[in-house]
Amino acid sequence: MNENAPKPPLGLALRHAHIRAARVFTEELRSLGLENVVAGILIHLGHLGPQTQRQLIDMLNSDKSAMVRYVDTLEQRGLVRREPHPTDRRAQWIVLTEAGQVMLAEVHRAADRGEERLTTCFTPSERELFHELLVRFARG
Amino acid sequence: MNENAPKPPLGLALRHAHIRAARVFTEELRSLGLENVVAGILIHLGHLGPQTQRQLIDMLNSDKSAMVRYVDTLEQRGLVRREPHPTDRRAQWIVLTEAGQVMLAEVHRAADRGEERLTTCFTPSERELFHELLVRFARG
DNA sequence: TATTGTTATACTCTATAACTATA
DNA sequence: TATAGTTATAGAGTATAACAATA
Repeated sequence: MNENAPKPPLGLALRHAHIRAARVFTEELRSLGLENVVAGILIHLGHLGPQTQRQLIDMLNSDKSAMVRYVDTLEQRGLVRREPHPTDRRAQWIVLTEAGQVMLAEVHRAADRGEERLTTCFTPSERELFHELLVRFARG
Repeated sequence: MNENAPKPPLGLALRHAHIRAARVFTEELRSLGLENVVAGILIHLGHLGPQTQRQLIDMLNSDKSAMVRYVDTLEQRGLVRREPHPTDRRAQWIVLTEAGQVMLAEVHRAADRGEERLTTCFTPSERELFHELLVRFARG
């Protein structure tokens, strides 16, 4: 029909971009035995310090029942601890263990390798710009 | 731990961006009764003309069994026809019907409304730039 | 021998609701 | 009355393998 091939719409491009990136990060994280989202939790805990599960849910666009399972797997592997929350006795205070901090450093290296592989199509300044625009878009 | 809040890593930002956009497009497409991926198939058929299911699978990062169901629903709603492929008798030639072309126009309007809502955080030139970088990133 | 499409199956993810203990 | 977390369950989405027809 159309002889000129137009740019894919924003939504489809985002879908492709996310799928491609998720595959690359899955590969990079495989040797650590971590799922992408679980690795994301470690990164958030590293950035923000101890969080409640509710805070992690908001941060990762997840939901309550999924978060319970994610934290379970992290706790079983000794990477986080559930501690009583200092002011809210309903809440769990999710804290990185020493092993978790060691693992977090590995996760950051894996994420860096992944970003490197994913952004060979960009110049360094384009890469920086893309990242900045993407963060703004994600926040809305 | 860290007092300065660093930019979320690329992968997490992509996850957020995709989830946010998918929600907006789902809302915009609701009145048409179409899922996001199914609407994406219509868009591709409009851009590229009749395609085999295999081509649609590659285009949408889907898989064979899912594509059968997607095309089933499109065919049941009278938006596409399965025709014999002109040169490959194994393949199905997926063709937009007249009703499908009418619906496609609606889909494009819905997508435009969605993009409008999603990119209020950008200036027009930033929006254009983001779209272009995103397409390049998605292609790798 | 490989590929297109179909079907069936299993597995994962997500969404939802009920429940407790706290606020 | 509302919220944090847990648990159970159902639904959607995805992945896999077997199959028939054709390349």
